[in-house]
Amino acid sequence: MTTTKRGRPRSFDREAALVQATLLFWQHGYEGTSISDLTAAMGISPPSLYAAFGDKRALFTEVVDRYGTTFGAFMEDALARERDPRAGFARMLEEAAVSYTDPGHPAGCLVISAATNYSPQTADVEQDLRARRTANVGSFEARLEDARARGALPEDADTRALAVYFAAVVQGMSQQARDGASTQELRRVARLAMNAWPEPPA
Amino acid sequence: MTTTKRGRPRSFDREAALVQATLLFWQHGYEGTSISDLTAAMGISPPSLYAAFGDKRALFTEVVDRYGTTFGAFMEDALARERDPRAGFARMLEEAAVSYTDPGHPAGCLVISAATNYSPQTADVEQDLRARRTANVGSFEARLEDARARGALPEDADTRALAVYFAAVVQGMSQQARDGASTQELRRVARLAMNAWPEPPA
DNA sequence: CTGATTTTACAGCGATCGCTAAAGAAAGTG
DNA sequence: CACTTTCTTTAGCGATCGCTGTAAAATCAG
Repeated sequence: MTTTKRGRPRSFDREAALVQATLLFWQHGYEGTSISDLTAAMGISPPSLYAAFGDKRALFTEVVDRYGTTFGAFMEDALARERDPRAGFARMLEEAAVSYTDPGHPAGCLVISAATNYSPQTADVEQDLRARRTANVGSFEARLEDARARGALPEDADTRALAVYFAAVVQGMSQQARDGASTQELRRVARLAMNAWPEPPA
Repeated sequence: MTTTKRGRPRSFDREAALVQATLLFWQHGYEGTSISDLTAAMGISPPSLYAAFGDKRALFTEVVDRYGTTFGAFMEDALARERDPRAGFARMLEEAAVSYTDPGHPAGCLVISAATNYSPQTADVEQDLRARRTANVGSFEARLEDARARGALPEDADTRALAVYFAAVVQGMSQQARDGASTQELRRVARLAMNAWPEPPA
């Protein structure tokens, strides 16, 4: 069943096509990327796209999911791999500065910028990305709560405010990157941002 | 010439129509707002809109210009009216927290969020708002340079990095507001953000 | 009043949107 | 070979996009 290969084989590389779709959505957003743009970049015709990926919405979801496990994976990785919570957030911001300005792909973060302007009929796409960002804030807060429980943050530290703050800084860095900020500028922003981290309870 | 009033008078309030257009563009962005949406909210027909405002692009420009002198005026006001530069930036962030979550209008900042996803044919609109944001960063930097010259910042303060940092924080706060953050949360973010301000040269 | 001027509502332009029916082309199966 | 399955291309669907031609309606000047 799973490996039966009957019928005419697909004549294009599905993964390569997905990468092209990712680059387009990343740069121009969901509504700013048309099926015509996608098929041109993928080198296929509309029916092939629909047969391989469903519809535009399903393709976008697949793109975003793949983005989270590749380009966007540095976030949770940085928080998880650094033992010291403060070092984890610092590393996350540093890596954001590098990733958001990588000339190998569009600037900024796809999840942050790909669906900010929603017309009524694409409100669900906007809501999807919003949920991912909200989950990210929650992830920050959980990590900060964990840090406090382990004594890496003062007992009275405002973990909720810190979580929203770090999310805002990351989103702001993404926007700045799209507006043309350099890697160096964003690295310095990342270091400035870490001044908000409270002193440990001594 | 200027006050000649010949012909049929306009049957709608141009200012009120402009406010309606502002609210729509603010919430749904440039591309997410159609002429049909606009005429419905304004209570007029397409020819009336085109006669009064030119085309969609001109209407949007007028909306953004008006936004800058009303809703968005708190930024330069805060920097200009506080004598102490640090107090000026702190006040700007505090007022952003309030304005971006004001239930009387859409969340966040129109200049920041109304044209982030640009399809090729609207790249000029995107570029227009981008220029306004870049000018804002430059304004921050000028104010910081002024602060350093007057001894309110250390001689070795990185004014460029601070300017990009504050711009990123403001943009992040706008995004967080659109994602549902509360006024209180953003106020606490504003206070945390001020920790990046360098100590005065003693 | 008549005539000139401007705005109005109605209808629809060409272009593009996301998407798909139809039929031919390329593979495996017998 | 014939048959089934799947992908391909061609062509175009209905809907919406920004925008406008046309003519009636409403005000002015004389």
